[in-house]
Formats: sequence, C-alpha cells, structure tokens
Amino acid sequence: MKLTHQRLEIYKALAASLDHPSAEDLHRRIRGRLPTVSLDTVYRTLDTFEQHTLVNKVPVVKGPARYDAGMHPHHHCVCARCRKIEDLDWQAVDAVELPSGSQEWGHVTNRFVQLYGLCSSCSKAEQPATV
Amino acid sequence: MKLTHQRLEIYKALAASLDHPSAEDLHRRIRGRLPTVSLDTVYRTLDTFEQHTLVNKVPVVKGPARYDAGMHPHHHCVCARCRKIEDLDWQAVDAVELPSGSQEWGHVTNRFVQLYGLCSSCSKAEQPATV
DNA sequence: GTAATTGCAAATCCTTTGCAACCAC
DNA sequence: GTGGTTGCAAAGGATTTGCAATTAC
Repeated sequence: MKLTHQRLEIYKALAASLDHPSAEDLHRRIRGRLPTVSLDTVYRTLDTFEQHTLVNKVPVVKGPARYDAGMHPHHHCVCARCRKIEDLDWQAVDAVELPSGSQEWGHVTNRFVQLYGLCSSCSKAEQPATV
Repeated sequence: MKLTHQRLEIYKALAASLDHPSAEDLHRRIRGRLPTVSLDTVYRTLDTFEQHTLVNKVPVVKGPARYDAGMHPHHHCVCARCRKIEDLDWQAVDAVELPSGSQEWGHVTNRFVQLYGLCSSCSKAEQPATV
C-alpha cells in the first residue's frame, strides 16, 4: 500500500475524530490541508483502509456510512434523533461466551453491540425523530 | 393508521420472511398479489411500520436496508460475504446489565448485537469479500 | 366527506466507476 | 519506468418527495 498525502491526511483526520465522521465529513476536514482532494478519493481510501483493517465502517440504519479508526474491540451508543455515535467500552459483554447457535451459523470474526436510544441532549428535546 | 391492501400484504410478506428482506425484495414478493403496488409505497409503508414499532430496520454497512418483523428482543448473525442475516437469540447478553457509561450518554431504548463473520456456506468458499 | 394513502415521475442522496494524468516506489 | 493512485465526470443504486387521483374510515 503506497503512502500518499491524501491517505495520510485522511487517516490522521479520522484518527483525531471522536465523532465517527462520514466520508463527506472527512473530506471537509482535510480540505484545508489538501484543497484539491476529491470526495471519491476519500471513499476509495476508506475502502482500502477497511480492507487493511485500519478502520471500521459503522453500520447505520439511515444516512451516510460512518467510520471509526479505533480498532480495539468496542461498542457504540447511537442516538436515534441526532445520529451521534459514541464509543462504549463494555467488558461484561465482551466476556460472554458466544452462544452455541453461532458455531452452526459459521465463523464469527467479531461481535459488536449497539445501544440505541436518545443521547442526553436529545432526551431533553421534545420530538424524537424516528429511527 | 389505516389498513390498506398494500400495508396488509407488505406486513404479511415480511412476517413470513426469515431472511430480513430489503424493500425491493418485499416489493418483488407482493407483486404477485398486488401487481400495481409501487416500490415507493413499500418504502413509505415500512417507514410507517417502523414508527409504530411493528418492524425493525436492521443496520447494515453496505447495500439496501433490511427489515425484520420479529419484534421480540433478538440479535443477528451477519455474513460479510453473502450478506445473509440470521436471527440469533442470546439471553446471556440480554441479561448483562447496561454499563455505567450508558446512563451518562442518554436514554437507551434497546440494545442489539451483531455477530459478524462468514456463514457456513461462505466459509467453504475461498475468497471472502470485504466488509 | 375528508384526511390519509397511493402511484407515478422526478429529484435527491450516497457511493461507485471509467479513464487519462500523475506520483510513490 | 511501472503499476498503483488520483481527480474529474458521469453513472449507478437506494431512498425520498411533490402532486393529483384514490381509498379507508
């Protein structure tokens, strides 16, 4: 894998983020340093990183895919209203043995949990958006 | 919520499915009975069902959203290669208390786990697709 | 009768792809 | 030098929206 300016900036921007940015978020964030970088390069680069297990794509029900450079095992809190995604460590779950059914299903490479609900700021707001 | 033919067929088709179909899958499945139903009605109807907590949208990293009419708490096994999604009961995880961090985050309404990997048929195939 | 729902078409959002120029190795 | 990578533009897939006609209540 070649080291290009674009890849370096994209990786640095993602690693510095705590908010699980989308490809477009990252594109915006690196434009100051690399004004000519294109959005499709960001997409391609994130794909490449994912294949090399440098980043993770976070599954979402709505809107653009979100990315995460923290590769230690962890989970997510997802807000149904503002779509904020926050990391969560939950060792009690990590420690639970895989259920017997999973062997029959196939070969599990990783598990992750999403806690779904309303973040504290959205809890205060009156009209929760739908999932 | 009005009961229309379209809604009834969509709900029946989803409830009869074990494979977590996409909107387009469902559209195809009900066309035999309702030849004029449109895909956008399927989307709108699934949205409506979701707001009434009759169905769940399953978060995916790639491809169209998938739906699930089983509303009892359960989890999913997701194949990285063929994108098959299978239900999984895992009471050991359901029993784990929410971590202390989650209270600070906000109000958690539900939790779900994805076991990610290769299903048994894809495990036998040689070249796993990327996430 | 009335407001919600539908089908159609078009628009929008997000992501991917073909291709020629470019750059890291 | 060469093959992988980029930027551009255009295409593609998934989903949403405006609107007039229709339907459940």
